[in-house]
Amino acid sequence: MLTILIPATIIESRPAIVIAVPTRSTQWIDATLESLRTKGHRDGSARRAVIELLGLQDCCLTAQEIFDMLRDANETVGIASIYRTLEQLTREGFVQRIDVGAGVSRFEPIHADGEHHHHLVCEDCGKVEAFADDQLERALRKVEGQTGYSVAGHDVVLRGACRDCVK
Amino acid sequence: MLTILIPATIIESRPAIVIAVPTRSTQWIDATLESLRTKGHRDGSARRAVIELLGLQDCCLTAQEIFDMLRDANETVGIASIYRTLEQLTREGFVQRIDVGAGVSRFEPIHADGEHHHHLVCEDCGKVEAFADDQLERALRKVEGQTGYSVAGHDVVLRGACRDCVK
DNA sequence: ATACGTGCAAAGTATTTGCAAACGG
DNA sequence: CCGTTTGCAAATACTTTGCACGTAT
Repeated sequence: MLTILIPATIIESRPAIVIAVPTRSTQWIDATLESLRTKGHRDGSARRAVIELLGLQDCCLTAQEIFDMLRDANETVGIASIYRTLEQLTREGFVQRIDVGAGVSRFEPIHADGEHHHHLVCEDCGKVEAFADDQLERALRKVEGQTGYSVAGHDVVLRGACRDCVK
Repeated sequence: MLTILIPATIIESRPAIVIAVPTRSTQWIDATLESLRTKGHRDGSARRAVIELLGLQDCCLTAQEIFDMLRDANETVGIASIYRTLEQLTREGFVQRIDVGAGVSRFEPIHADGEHHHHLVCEDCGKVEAFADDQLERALRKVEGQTGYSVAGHDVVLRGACRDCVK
């Protein structure tokens, strides 16, 4: 069964309009902060702000979008700190880097419950949506076992025209 | 049935070492040159060189790799012309732009026979290989029909450690 | 002859890095 | 206090663009 997971995130050319619908609990935020503390990292304001914002998203954000959203929330953070935080969280396995093209990286939390989705990109308006499908996951897992690689993860991007842009 | 399509292309940090194994015919090259001519485009040396190189590849190349390979073949072409050619070929549907991460675009010919593959990326050594799998394609087509999007294409990237790097 | 294609250099983005100051533990 | 984290600015990497010149038709 296919599930369209979120209402959509517009990623069109700056200034980015981001419609984020926070339906997530703070589970990932708490677990991530706690885990970093345990590993001996200090609790700085920039990283905390990024983690707390990211944990409420249902789909991927760019560094610039995070910068803008934090600024709008009067929580200004240097863009370098955002990149450094995202790099660290990716390296330590809390965040996944997503590449849907256009030369910008996007980032989203990796949730402990194993919930896993892929992306649908409208080439016309730049909208990005998430979807999940069990049969696709099974086909991927099967292929992964046959490659000879030790596969750490996978990304699927469907490109096309969204419902609105088809018209 | 899973098919590993090519022996591998090393895309590690510059200077790029590229092992390209030309097993393709010149069918795509000829069709592309002919089609551009028909559309009224002139036959310049830079674009021809890029098309003739790209048509012999079995997997994706970056603009820089194309630049280096042409230079090595004593057929130096300005990097701007390479980017312009790739942009044009992508826009006109002869080439697909591929994004396996690391902030660089890769490009490969779209063959008329509909042959279609995806990519396997070693996060350790940067190697990129192509693979194809019918069951995966079927699962993708099925999902695509359920999204509400008019899906123009899809990309699948499997990330992990290759046979050599697992050791 | 004319306008398309090309190469160079400059400009534009996205991202990373050096460094001094701020700050958490 | 000491060392991590942060912010700024500079550096870097990739890609695009402006412009003068060459060249295919």
